[in-house]
Amino acid sequence: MELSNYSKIFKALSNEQRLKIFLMIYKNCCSPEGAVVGSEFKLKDESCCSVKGGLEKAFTRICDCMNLSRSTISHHFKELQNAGLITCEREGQTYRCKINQEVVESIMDFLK
Amino acid sequence: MELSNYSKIFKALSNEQRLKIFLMIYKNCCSPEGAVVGSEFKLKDESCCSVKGGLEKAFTRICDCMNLSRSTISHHFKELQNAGLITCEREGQTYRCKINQEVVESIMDFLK
DNA sequence: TATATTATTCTAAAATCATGGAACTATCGA
DNA sequence: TCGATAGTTCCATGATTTTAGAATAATATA
Repeated sequence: MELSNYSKIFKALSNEQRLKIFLMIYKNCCSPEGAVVGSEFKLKDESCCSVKGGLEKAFTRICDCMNLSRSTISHHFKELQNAGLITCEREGQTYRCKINQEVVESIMDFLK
Repeated sequence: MELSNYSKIFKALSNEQRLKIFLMIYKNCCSPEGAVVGSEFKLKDESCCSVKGGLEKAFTRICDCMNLSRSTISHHFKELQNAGLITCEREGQTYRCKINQEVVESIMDFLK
């Protein structure tokens, strides 16, 4: 993988709001305050969490959790997709997001 | 560690030029083209590589390798320091840069 | 000590980014 | 079918970032 791909991935994670969104998908939950994050992700509001595999009505939930407009959330999702970190597909009103685990792992390898 | 710290670290690595500088220190070498990077970092110009522990006349070398002004290189170094990724100290004309391995590892833990 | 070299800081300009509103498309459900 | 809901795209704007030149400070060496 080219160096520019790595910087693109880091850029996708460099914005705090976007990182929060990424974690919602990665850890399958979200925290309104985006407080302390570890392998055990502490929830503030379980209602905006989804089950493994997809975020149902993702945007509305995320808009509720974070103070961002739909349009902004959409931009952030696109950025994460462009970096290859996630893959999204819409199935009616269900928005399925998946982590591209290989990409996450390539970052870890890169830093090893 | 706070979420904002992680995004700060990712931001430091999000710029391709800065990532290249980081790798010069991390892998203790540099590549003018910043080509393919892996655990085995291939050199284009060994002359601008340093020995383990410090980069002697770092800026001049890096300016030669990359097409950036001194002032820009300086800014990038500062950014990497601010993110906590590296520690630099000047010792006369020798500029010692060290990686903060714990910080690099905290990123890997974060992504685990 | 004077001069050359090295790195930092100030300032400014161009480029990129984050964000939201409005208009738009797609889908659900009454 | 019609209204409500979900997400996207276009467009504009304020904020941040990247970059370099000039001035400055620190250091080495002749």
